[in-house]
Amino acid sequence: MTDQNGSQSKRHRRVTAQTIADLAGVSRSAVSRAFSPGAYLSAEKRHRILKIAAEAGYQPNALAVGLKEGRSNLVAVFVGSMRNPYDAAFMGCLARSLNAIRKWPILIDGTDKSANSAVEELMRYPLDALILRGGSMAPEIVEHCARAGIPMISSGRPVSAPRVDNVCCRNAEGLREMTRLLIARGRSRFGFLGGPPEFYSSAQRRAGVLGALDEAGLRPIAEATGDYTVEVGAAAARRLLRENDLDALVCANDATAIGALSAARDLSLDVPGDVAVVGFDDIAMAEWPIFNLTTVRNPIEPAVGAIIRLLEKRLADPGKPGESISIDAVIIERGTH
Amino acid sequence: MTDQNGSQSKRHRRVTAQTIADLAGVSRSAVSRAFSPGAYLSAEKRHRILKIAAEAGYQPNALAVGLKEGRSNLVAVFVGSMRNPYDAAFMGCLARSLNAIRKWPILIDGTDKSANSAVEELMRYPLDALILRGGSMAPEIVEHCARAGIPMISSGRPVSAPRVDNVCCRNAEGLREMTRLLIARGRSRFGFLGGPPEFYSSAQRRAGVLGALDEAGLRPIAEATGDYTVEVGAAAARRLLRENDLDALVCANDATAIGALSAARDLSLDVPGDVAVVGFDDIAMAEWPIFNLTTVRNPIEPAVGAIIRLLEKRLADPGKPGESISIDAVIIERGTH
DNA sequence: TTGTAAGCGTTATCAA
DNA sequence: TTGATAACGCTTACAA
Repeated sequence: MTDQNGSQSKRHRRVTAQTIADLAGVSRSAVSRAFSPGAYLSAEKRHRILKIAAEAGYQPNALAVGLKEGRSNLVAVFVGSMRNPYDAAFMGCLARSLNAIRKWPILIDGTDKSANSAVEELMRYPLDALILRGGSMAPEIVEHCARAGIPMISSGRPVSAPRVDNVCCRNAEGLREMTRLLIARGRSRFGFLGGPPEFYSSAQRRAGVLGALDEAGLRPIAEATGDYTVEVGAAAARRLLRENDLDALVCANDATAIGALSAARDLSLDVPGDVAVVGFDDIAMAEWPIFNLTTVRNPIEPAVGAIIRLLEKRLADPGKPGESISIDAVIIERGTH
Repeated sequence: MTDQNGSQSKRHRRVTAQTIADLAGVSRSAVSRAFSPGAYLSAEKRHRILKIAAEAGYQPNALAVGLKEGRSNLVAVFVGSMRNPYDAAFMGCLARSLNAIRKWPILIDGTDKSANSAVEELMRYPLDALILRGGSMAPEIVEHCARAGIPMISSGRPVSAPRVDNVCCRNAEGLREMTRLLIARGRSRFGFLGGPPEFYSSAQRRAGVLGALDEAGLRPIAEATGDYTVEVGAAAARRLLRENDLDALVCANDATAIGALSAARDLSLDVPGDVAVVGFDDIAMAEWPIFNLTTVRNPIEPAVGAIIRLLEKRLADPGKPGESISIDAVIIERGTH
């Protein structure tokens, strides 16, 4: 007790392997070996060293280890916007999975433009990887990563560059199947409410809808674009529903669809009686009774699982060619169709 | 062009200060000085070095710098749960602010129990700080941080330990004022729907409600606890509203209040006609027309601003005593009271 | 099985 | 103004 106070009052001297070595009367390398599972070291000595280390609160300095090994165990994650519920949920799952394999996710929120320069700056660390989750990342950064030898894994929008891995949901298939379902249920006057046209996911999803309509000899009556938020989705849906006699409104994501639901309510349109409304993603809110939204699930766990697997493979063999993994979307039938 | 291909095909040699020094025909120290604003170096030489460095894509290795300076520029952020919309929004804002000052937020999602061991492991890095945002962090970790000399900043739940900084919303005052407002508007039969009782924020908010009621010579008719989620909030509210004749239901957070709103709807109770429902936090959803929730804002930007300021002060003077900053809550009157 | 020593990429100190 | 050199804390040949 007094001992503790004594050492605390003393100028804070950093505890290193040498400190432990002195305490245990062994060499610095013995301490290092005690912490590397495979290394030669008598069981008795290892035990003693580990005990002393634990008492002193010693752990090998990750910066020094990283410098030595040329690997930081740091993973940059560029996420479109944490204001987007899907991205936020995705990030949560990804963080938990990375934490579990002792890789450390550094979060770059792509909301404002400065995010790109932040990534650039972050590349001073020998990152284990850069993971892209939506958002718009400047193309030159991809090149910088390649030059710096930083592996890149993109999710949600395929990046075609050598040795870049991709994980992507089958967007078109998902919404094509959903549209077929709506057609089979007798819907024929379709509207499509997309996200920003430059977003890969929005374009893909639109293609799915148009494809299914085309198969049935149909065309959308009306289309509009939003920005994947509830507010803008509501405004766009209001216009779409007022100016057109739709019996189905397909939205490019759930937030937009939830906006559309309020628009329908405002216009005293019955959902699904007068018009069906469907979304994409299956965010947590979609399941709330008040929305009970029929949607296409963009499954987070499989996507994150694929990212983790790709990361581990890439770390094991940095030179291997890029891989692409597709994740199946899942139709979730609830009450709005 | 061919040059680029040539160097690319070659075994990837890491670009270091030495590489640039050789290219520029100067010493390694000159390169280092070129990157340190204050250092002595002829303008001409600095310019040349910087140009060559840019062409070669060189940036000083952050691991080496960190090892040298004993500072990593890494900040661990322990966040209760990314499934919680408030925590997710908070994290987004915090990440953007840290990115801006070139500190790198490592996200630890406290959802599962392993989060504590992850933090322990992460302390191998000489972290600039550990920021706590909600969730339950094992008490011994606080002590380990102190031992390792890692500054700690807690937000949302005060940690009283030497040299720990705190940022906290005036929870009690916020809900006390809100309750007074409801009383002034003629409400008298109050229910309180809390979060997990062991959560500091829930206890504080409850105290505020009880305080205001007491001032008016009132007591709550019924109380229940939830877990800060919509689902559990809805279930608890349903019971509360069915079994008691309440004219005001004060909820400890917005998610719970939104659950309460659906419960009221299910029971054909008019809000605010039959019963007022209010929340706490002012998450983005609270403003949606479909909810239009009267609530108490737990302002994110001021809290994050305070955290950043405290971090910078702490880094400048690691030994200074801990500071506590309180953030004023703000009554947001919408349509449910 | 153990210890010594070299090197990972920087920056700061000290001479020149 | 510049360049050599010594840390920073670790791991790993290499030698004993």
